[in-house]
Amino acid sequence: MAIARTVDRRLFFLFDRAHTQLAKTADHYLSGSSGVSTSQAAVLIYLGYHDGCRLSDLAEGVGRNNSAITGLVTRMEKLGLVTRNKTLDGRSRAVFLTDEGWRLREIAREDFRKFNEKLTRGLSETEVSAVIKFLNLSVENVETGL
Amino acid sequence: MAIARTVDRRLFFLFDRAHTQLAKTADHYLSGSSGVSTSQAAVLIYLGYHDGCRLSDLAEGVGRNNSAITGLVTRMEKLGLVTRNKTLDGRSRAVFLTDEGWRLREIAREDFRKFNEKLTRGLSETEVSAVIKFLNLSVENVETGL
DNA sequence: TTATTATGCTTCACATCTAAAACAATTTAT
DNA sequence: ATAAATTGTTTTAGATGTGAAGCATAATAA
Repeated sequence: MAIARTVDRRLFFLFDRAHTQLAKTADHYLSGSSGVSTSQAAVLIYLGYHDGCRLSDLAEGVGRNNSAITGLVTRMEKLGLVTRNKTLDGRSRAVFLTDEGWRLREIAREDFRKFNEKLTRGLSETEVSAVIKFLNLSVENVETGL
Repeated sequence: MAIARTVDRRLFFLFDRAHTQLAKTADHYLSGSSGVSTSQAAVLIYLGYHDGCRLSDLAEGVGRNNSAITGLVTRMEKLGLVTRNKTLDGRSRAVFLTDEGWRLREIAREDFRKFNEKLTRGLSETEVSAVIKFLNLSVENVETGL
């Protein structure tokens, strides 16, 4: 009981610190091969499944603000990884992967395959399931307001 | 097997998206009371246990770069939450909480107590343990190089 | 003692994120 | 049909993070 409370009080910080370290390492991991950042890799991978989707859908898919996506896509456009095109609805824009985008996506995917494998080392399948449950559940807890 | 692989491939993204959402919500949660950010709250809480520590120790404690701490502490100094003082070793500086820093720390701690409680809703103690194990283990996996 | 190396912090350049306001285009309401 | 509301994106202002380079101080070596 007392232990649980101590742990509860630190859970978010534990989570936050782990995220900082993992994100940093993932970036280094990617920079040696595809050269894109983890944020950009997330866009590449999402677009692979939803090529030509609207910017808002992309934002939703990678879990970022629209304004974050505006900047991210602009930088990726400059790098020649994606293009931004018109849609039937004059308000929205569709994003497509370029050939180079598709190419780097494959590399990034392979990187993440290895990275995620290492991430779960020393954990049983049951424990990994608990982690995944937590990640999904906590987002829901948050989305339904506090 | 196939399921585990699919899950593995997405684990980091799941983790990253959850972090974005939780950090955003935690910030809103704090802004209504203490008014500090989660990064600043982490500093307040750490300093409560290590008041007068060096900037590097603070960086280590909250899991950030020295240069990130320089900026963070500078902003917090302007807000009157901490002070930066000289030490015996002319290279380093010690950070102390001000009275206002101590005051906001108490508020932030209470916020996080509630926040962390909600975070684990719907999870058994065993599952929470698995999450904590994962958070600690993944950082270790990362620290020992990939 | 003086030169070299190591340590601690800051600065710089830049990526990434947020919230809020501005804009533009489409829908809905009157 | 025109006004009002909604929707999708971008802009703006600013916090936060990284890595690399710079600077000052301390410790070590010659």
